[in-house]
Amino acid sequence: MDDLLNGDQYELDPLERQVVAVFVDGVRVLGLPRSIGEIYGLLFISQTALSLDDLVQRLHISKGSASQGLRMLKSLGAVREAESGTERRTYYEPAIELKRLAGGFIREQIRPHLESGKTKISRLSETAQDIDDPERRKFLSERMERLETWMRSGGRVLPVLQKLLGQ
Amino acid sequence: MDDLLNGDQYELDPLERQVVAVFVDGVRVLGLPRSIGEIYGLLFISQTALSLDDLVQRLHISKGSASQGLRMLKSLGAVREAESGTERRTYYEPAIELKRLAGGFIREQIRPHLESGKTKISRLSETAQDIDDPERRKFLSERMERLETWMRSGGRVLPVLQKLLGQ
DNA sequence: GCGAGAGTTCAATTTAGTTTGAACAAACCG
DNA sequence: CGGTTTGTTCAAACTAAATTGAACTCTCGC
Repeated sequence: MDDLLNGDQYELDPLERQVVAVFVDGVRVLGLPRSIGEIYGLLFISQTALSLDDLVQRLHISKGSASQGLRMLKSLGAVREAESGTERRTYYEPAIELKRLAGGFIREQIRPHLESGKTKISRLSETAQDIDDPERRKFLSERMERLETWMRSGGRVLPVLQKLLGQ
Repeated sequence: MDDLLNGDQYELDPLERQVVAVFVDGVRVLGLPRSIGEIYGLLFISQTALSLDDLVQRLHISKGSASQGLRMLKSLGAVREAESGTERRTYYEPAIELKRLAGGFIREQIRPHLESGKTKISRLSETAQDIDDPERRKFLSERMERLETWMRSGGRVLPVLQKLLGQ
């Protein structure tokens, strides 16, 4: 596992470990992979911006994971590249405004599902019109209408959510 | 796979299959297992209440899955037992009010995480007070305060969400 | 142009979480 | 009671998804 004689600067200290654990837990609720939580968590408690290599070494994850994790976090707007002056290597820092985080999550993870759901449902709705048995047809129409109402509610709620989180 | 000569009443027709697929997809977004989506989806488009055995036969899932799935759906308030008159076997029907569904999900899946998160964070917050380096301590205090603010926002948003979905 | 460093990609592996199914319990009934 | 039907439990098997790491590309400095 860990080096027997280390004392190097790379191990996480207990506090860092716990904070990372909180974020790992947090992102699991959102259905995101563990590594995302680890990376964001470490950036969140780091006073300085960190490079991909820092993440690899301190979290003991592979370069592949770190690269993919950072890509997703960037797409969520949860991390940004820091001004690295003359350095070639890029350093990352976390976005810590809840508004931004929630906005990114909604945009990237929720909206797309909501949209594709709407589409599938309206297709189904049409298909349901072609059912022969009138009673069955009526029932299905009602249910499809219900589904469409759900989707509309979802669409209406998201902006409110964003507004509430962005104070 | 399927029986070659079947024509029995148990296979899902194409419309049913598609509706089930929509729900399978829907619950995955929520981080719930596929079988939950299958079961709820089938109940949602069924005109009559269904028994555990109906679900097993029509969805080709095991009794174990059906039993566990129904348990979770009941705990979420997403299905209820139908009045089954003199029958021994119990039949299930879906709750279709979005308010109820969202409420159950929030109560069972979100609140517990939020609560445990709050607890862990306030413990961390205390630990952070004991850091020796004053600059580090200040930084950590700020970040912990930030986390606590997030949690408070979360707590404030949920009731609003429920209210918005319940009309 | 060449070598070294930084980062990406993706097939193979590992892991976490779901599903299965056989054994069990509980309720009913002759 | 003994048998049948209904539903639950849980260890083992399976599967989907995350992670790894080796091969690759790109860019920079010399």
